[in-house]
Amino acid sequence: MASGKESLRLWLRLLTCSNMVEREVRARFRRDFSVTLPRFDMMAALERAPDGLSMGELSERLMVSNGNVTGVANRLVDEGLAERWSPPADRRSNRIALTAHGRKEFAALAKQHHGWIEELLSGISATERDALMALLAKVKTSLDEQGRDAA
Amino acid sequence: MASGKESLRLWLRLLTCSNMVEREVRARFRRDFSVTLPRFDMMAALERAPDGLSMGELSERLMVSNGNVTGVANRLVDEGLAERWSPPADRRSNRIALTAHGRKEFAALAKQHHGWIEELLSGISATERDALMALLAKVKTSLDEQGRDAA
DNA sequence: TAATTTTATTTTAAGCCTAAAATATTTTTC
DNA sequence: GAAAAATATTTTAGGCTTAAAATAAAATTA
Repeated sequence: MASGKESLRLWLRLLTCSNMVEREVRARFRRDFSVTLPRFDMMAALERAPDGLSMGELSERLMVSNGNVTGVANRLVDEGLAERWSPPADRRSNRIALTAHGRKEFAALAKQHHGWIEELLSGISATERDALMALLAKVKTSLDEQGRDAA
Repeated sequence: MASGKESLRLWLRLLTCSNMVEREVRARFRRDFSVTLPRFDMMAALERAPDGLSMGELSERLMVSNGNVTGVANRLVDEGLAERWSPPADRRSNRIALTAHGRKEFAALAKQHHGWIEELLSGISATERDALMALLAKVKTSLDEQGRDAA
């Protein structure tokens, strides 16, 4: 299934689209809320886990390194958006959860974020959107399979 | 053209695909060549400009900040992959170009990169690839238009 | 139970990235 | 031509990211 330069062009186009949206979202989060995308992503992961998560679980869900979550989590805690504690049953572990303030803040962030994405993708019809979803699902499945084989 | 949560799901899927490929490419560049993606991207921009580029032109083409190109360019120069000089006609300016060694190195990098992308996207048929290209072109056009309107 | 190994996390060193301030040079204006 | 404005770039301060080393606690083994 060799394809000359076509695969490369597809990849560059996919990357460009992704980068354009991500860049805009980052800029708007900074401009309107003084918040970063990594912090928003971590809050989103915590929002879905009312009892909190361990650092390792966070690292896995966000698909970033252990050292990375330490730093981002520290800033969330410093800002009063999350709280961290060490469970007595296993003092190696370190769990973190959103505070009430963090949940409230996240709700506002998520609402805006949703609106921005709808706005940025508003030029795409429902039919096109569904077709794109299906094709990207195939891409993802294919990448997942390759990753599994390599492991 | 409001679309509930569908736009958000499309965006998350697009982001996931893009991140998966980018992550893999970064890892392979590091593993096989000890090179970073930003350096590869800068070399690619320089390869297309045999007479070199100013720092400002590089910043524009790579779509990154001025301060950013200063750092990445420094490392390319330190490694002997590029050379930088200040044209006497305008001593504010600072031009940079690949060295012979840099061009040779880039050719090897680009060849591998091309192969990796074909491999990673090999699960997608030519038909699917073309459909994806067309849809992503629409997304890009739409984003470009919005960006132009905002400016 | 004492020594070893494993597990969970943080720290460190290095690189990438941005916005804003600083620097240097050229161009414009008066 | 001197002052002011514009242009090109670097520096700075702060945050994100990783891999690898270090730390601490729990589990296993002998």
